[in-house]
Amino acid sequence: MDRTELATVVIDWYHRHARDLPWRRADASPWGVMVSEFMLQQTPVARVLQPWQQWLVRWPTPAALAAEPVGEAVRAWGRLGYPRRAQRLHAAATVITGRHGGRVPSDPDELRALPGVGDYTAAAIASFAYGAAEVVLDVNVRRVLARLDGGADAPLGAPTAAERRRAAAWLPERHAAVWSVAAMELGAQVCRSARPDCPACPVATSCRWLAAGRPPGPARPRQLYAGTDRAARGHVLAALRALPTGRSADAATLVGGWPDQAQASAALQSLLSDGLVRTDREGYTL
DNA sequence: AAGTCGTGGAT
DNA sequence: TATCCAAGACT
Repeated sequence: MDRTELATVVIDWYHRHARDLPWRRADASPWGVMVSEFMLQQTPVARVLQPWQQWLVRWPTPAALAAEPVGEAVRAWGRLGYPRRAQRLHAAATVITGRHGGRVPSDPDELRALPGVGDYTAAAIASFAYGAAEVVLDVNVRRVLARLDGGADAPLGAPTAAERRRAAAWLPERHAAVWSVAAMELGAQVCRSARPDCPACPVATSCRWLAAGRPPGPARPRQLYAGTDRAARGHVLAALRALPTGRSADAATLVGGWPDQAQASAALQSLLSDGLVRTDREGYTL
């Protein structure tokens, strides 16, 4: 089978096995798609479902979000992680409201210019919200193509030009946007990073990686978390989120309960300089 | 271009 | 229990 036929097989598989995710439904707005893409950056689908629903009830449009202080966005972000994504989503909503008439752009370059929107997210919004034929290269698509076409497990680091060319070559003439979600879904459900379910894969007989005996890829450098600055920031942020809206706390309260006081204080200062935390007369607040 | 930036479920 | 890692972006 050539690439076009394989893409068709994957698309057909997708139509039978796709999860019913709310941001994929026909009634999802471009803004809803955009919010989902921000929330899904490095965060699993299962943890995004509920916050996404609540977010869109509260802020159904970019203008609605832009009308509130960024601290409310950070608070509503809850425990999704990487709270700067909330900050950037708020900033992007502000730009959309001020310079795009309140409508999420469909042009990838305009999307890419928004805060928090990189190559992947720009392509994903253009593709999933507007049906554009863009190369959507997320970790799932990279893994599927690396295995199926490259015969190797997913590479580390940023996508190379060659990898991007390969992905572009796989983009079918028709139904390009569906191919992209389908490849992502295959990577998420079947062609998983850990214990891939090759018997369930619709293109297993064409997979170079499977034929090669599923050789292991490069080991990622392990990222530890406990005791790191990020963990300290997480502690401070959690304390801030626990505050009622509009209330503040002093540094001692926020830093309390963390074993390394100097580290926690530094974390608070870094959050301040990042704009994720601010001060008022009472103390620190979101 | 390697480091940094959260969080928690699964294994 | 420790490790992995999930629809990345930014510097």
